[in-house]
Amino acid sequence: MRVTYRDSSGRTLEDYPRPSVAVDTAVLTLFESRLSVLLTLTNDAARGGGEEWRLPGTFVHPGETLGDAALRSLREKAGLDGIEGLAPRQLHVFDEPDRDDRGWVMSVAHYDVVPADRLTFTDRVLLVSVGDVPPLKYDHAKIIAFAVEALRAGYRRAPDPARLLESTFTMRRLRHVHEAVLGEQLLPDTFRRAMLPGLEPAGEMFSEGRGRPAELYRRVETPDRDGDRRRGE
Amino acid sequence: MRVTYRDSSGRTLEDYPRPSVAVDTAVLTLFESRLSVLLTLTNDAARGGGEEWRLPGTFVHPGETLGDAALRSLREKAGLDGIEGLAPRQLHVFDEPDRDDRGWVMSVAHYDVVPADRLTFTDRVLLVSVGDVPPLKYDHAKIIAFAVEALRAGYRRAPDPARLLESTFTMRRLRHVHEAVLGEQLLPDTFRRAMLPGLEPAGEMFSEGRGRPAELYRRVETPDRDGDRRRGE
DNA sequence: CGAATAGTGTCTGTGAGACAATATTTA
DNA sequence: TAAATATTGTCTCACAGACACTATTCG
Repeated sequence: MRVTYRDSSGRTLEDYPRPSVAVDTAVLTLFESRLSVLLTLTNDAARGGGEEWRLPGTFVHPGETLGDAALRSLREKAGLDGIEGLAPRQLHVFDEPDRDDRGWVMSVAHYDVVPADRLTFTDRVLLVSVGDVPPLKYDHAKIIAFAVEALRAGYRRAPDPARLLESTFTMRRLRHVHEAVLGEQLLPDTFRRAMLPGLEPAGEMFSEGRGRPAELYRRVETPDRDGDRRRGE
Repeated sequence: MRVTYRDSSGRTLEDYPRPSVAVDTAVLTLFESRLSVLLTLTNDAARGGGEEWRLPGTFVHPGETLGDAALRSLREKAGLDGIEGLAPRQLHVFDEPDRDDRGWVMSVAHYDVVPADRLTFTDRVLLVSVGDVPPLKYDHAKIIAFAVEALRAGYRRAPDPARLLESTFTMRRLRHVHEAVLGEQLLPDTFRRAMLPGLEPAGEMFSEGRGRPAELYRRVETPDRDGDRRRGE
């Protein structure tokens, strides 16, 4: 039998003031060769204010982890239904007591990465290049900056850590993905030599239009250094 | 006049279940040339259970930031009164719904670094080498591992980012601090050349016992890369 | 063949690691 | 002078950047 906890004053945890805890998630993807982020329309805007955009978010429910809540918000607010491999990662807790005029609300910022072809678009969802983000509610512009920096750190060290590509790919495709994520051009030969230690040949060739066919590669599985450090549990 | 927020169902934020939010802080220091962490005795132990240690922590109060709460817990639980320069940094939110048997409690892990000579010891406080931590409550062993890794990352890149040393110091003292933090020996000449770009000569010499006197150095202020990335606001 | 793409050879500069030499002080 | 510590010289190795060359395919 479970007994309700009481502290030395005989009070339970619920007798003390508690904040509301929200999660907000920057979903990054490649769209038209640009690193882009998914935004949703605020409810406020639906109620008559001007158009206002934000990251998908929600309040955490009892029995749910922050990651669960982030996934739920992506399903409910951003139409990311049935997408496998989503695993939102924590970035930072925004905790200024007066950051939300509805009351005491903390937000745990997350980010995740998903190939654009798995997204479905509605009129309440917008994909914009991270270099061209409109004014957003709350600290959401800051969250995007954190997410982009975390993602880029991974792509500077290893081939496609967020798995934007299929299981096999040519060096050219891999380079194009890295160029889009990093927002800069890369030298083919230098890039090749930097990435080879994290790749293994798939044993097949791939030809696309003119030119010599390219070898197909596969990521060498490195449970570590996968984008960025895993934070256990 | 401030109006209480009500959502589309006419409910306020307080009408929904909310978690208790705690902070727990790993205070790291150098003690007897070892990277050490400060532990406190649990209240449970005071009530008769066996001795049990934990990181200092507390619940967040209204109107307070997480950093404020962490500082308060260090004052109240660990006797770190009137220590300047404390600025706990967020590490991770531990959010498993059943991690605390008192109820729904999230913990935002923090860490901070402080020179050992500013600590005062009581019989409810213990300083142990991070390689020799006893079993702890909750996820606190994991928090220490995160904190140590974050600190070491800083010390691999820059001279004494946590400012364990006074404003000026010799290369030898700096190296000893880095060796203690990293837990490994460093070659004097290689270390010197790695750190010089982040230092400037203070213009004075320092002599200690035999041997040629050493130049005193000062950290070059680099608001960036200061231990680890600052997370705005 | 010429254009286009894939992949390799190789030169150069930079920097870490390591060892040795020089410099300056005290016992 | 010998020992101890500080500082610099320099050799080697590895690797990133850059450019040029070879290889393979299509039109």
